[in-house]
Amino acid sequence: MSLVTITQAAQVSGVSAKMIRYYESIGLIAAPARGENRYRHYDETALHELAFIRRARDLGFGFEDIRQLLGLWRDRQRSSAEVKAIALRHVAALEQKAAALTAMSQTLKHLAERCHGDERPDCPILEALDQPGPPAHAW
Amino acid sequence: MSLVTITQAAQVSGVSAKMIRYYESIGLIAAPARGENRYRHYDETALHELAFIRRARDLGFGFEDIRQLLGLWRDRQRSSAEVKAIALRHVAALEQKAAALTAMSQTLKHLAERCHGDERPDCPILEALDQPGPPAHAW
DNA sequence: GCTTGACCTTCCCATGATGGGAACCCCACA
DNA sequence: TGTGGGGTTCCCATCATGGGAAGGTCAAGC
Repeated sequence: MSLVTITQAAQVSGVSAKMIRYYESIGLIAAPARGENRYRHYDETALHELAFIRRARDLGFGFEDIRQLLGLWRDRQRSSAEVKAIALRHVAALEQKAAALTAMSQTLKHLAERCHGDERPDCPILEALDQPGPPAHAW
Repeated sequence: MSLVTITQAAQVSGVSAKMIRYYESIGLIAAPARGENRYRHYDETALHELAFIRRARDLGFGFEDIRQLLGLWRDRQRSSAEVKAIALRHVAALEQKAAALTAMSQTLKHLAERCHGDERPDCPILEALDQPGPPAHAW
């Protein structure tokens, strides 16, 4: 069981040292053992958890979800139903955000297409911002 | 020229009073005239600008973009090319963010489909978080 | 005139996730 | 023994927004 410093833990887990300390401060991970010099050192399990968190973050999970996923991950007796529920809830949230962004970009794209983009001041984009025009999906 | 208080300005513009003060503090809008009681009062032009900002925010523009758009909007001699450039840059940013979210939700959706979601502990979702699996687009 | 309630003011704090940097301590190596 | 590269804590910044406290002000009803 090799013990590593925070910078080494950061390198192997892909989580910055800054974030590792932060995760500890909000109780997402347990406080690791300290040396006599008060340096943190991390064991295999801790490194594993950090990598887990890293991948969950890459999938856009927030800390509350990650907290629950970590709990389920540690529990060998867990039911996969809970994991699936968290994942599907998150999928719905991601899809909603993506749809909102897409709607914005579509609206703006259509406006930009109708904008000459030359020396003339006329511009449907500014006109749309100017007047309380119809909702976005009307374009 | 009717002058209104901040709460009335909030109601007609759709921007909260809190945000109106904030926009003023960061110099996004000019400081309005004050009454003897130091109450802010807003004229037609100010209300118009607030509504403009509101709609720009609805399209996802950040404050720096809005600052520039407001400048172009006030300038009757502006060229539409600058407006279009800002808009298209923003469209690209929105599309990129939307694509990132969609990629996450796709990955997670596929994993969830392969998860029984019953009493059994086996779960591809946790397995994916557990091991440094292939990148998301491999699913 | 006085109370009451609704409004205004400024100031501080919080979010979520992350980075930057200061000030200070510690260790290994030449 | 100096130097460089760790480690530690603490504060501040982001982006846009909301909550709330403490205190001043106004208008309406009695």
